Amino acid sequence: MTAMPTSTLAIGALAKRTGVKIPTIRYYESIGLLPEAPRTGSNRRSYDEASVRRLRFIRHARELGFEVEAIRQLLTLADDPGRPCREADVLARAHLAEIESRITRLEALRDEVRRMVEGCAQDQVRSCHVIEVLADHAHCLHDRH
Amino acid sequence: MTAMPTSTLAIGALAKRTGVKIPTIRYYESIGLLPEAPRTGSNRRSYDEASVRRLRFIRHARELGFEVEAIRQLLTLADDPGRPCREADVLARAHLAEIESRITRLEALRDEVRRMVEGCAQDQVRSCHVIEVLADHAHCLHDRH
DNA sequence: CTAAAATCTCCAGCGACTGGAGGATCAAGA
DNA sequence: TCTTGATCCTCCAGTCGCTGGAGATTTTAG
Repeated sequence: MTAMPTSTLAIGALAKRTGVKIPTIRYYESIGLLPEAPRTGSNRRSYDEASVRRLRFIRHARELGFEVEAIRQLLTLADDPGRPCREADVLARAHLAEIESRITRLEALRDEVRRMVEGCAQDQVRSCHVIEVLADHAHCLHDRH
Repeated sequence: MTAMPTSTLAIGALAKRTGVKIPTIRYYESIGLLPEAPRTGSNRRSYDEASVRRLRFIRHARELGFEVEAIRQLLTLADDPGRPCREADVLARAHLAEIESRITRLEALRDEVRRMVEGCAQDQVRSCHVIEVLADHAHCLHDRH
């Protein structure tokens, strides 16, 4: 005698549809990133398509490296579509800069490790530049650190 | 009557020179990433230039997202420059693969975030692509997520 | 009807720090 | 010389973003 409004999802189904683990979904609810899910008569959480979208939003943002606090802000914005989006833009741009910086630094490191691996064919690690790259500030392309 | 060998650094000085916070330095020592620092008569840790290099190494590797375990391996490599090629080669190649994978993933993320930012009309959230991209899976260029 | 699967809550732990409490020690100025 | 403030010590608890186990219940498939 379960009331089935349209089609509700159990937490496991939501997990499968979004790729977010069950404990993580509960965790998101506990920190208020997801609203408290309505419960069935036997106290199980039930979700709908809106939940899927919201959770995908969160997952996607996490994959993009956004911190939970940033996501919270983004969600607030998303929940209020009449608001100016400058805030979201600033958030995203800051993140973009960080990603680009990481790529550049990783590319420098990759080149050095590559050189090491190639040099390693006959030589020994003593010709390794990796340690220098990591240890020596001067090797950095950026001045943020 | 403190014995001053050449020039030793107190933990605070090391922190300033490397940009690593004092508690973090102690933490690194506690997990064995840094060797136990020699102590002065009054039980204070003292460091030298080698410590500076090692700690900078760790810091840079961490900034690039390497886990402590990976750094531990890289340090082992660095500590043993005469090490036979084969061993070092395997280690280095594994790290190279990891770096390359990381670059690829970051580039994908960069493209997405870039498209979000560029699509943002600076107007209202209803026309803001940041929200859309994050909310809607279909906006992704890549299928990994 | 029963056994397996899914769910619930609570709680503990992870990695990698971060910071506070409470106490010792050092460096410099009056 | 004294004293004040900065720095250091250890220990321990908290942070973030999960992750998984224990033990109890409930649903579902055969």
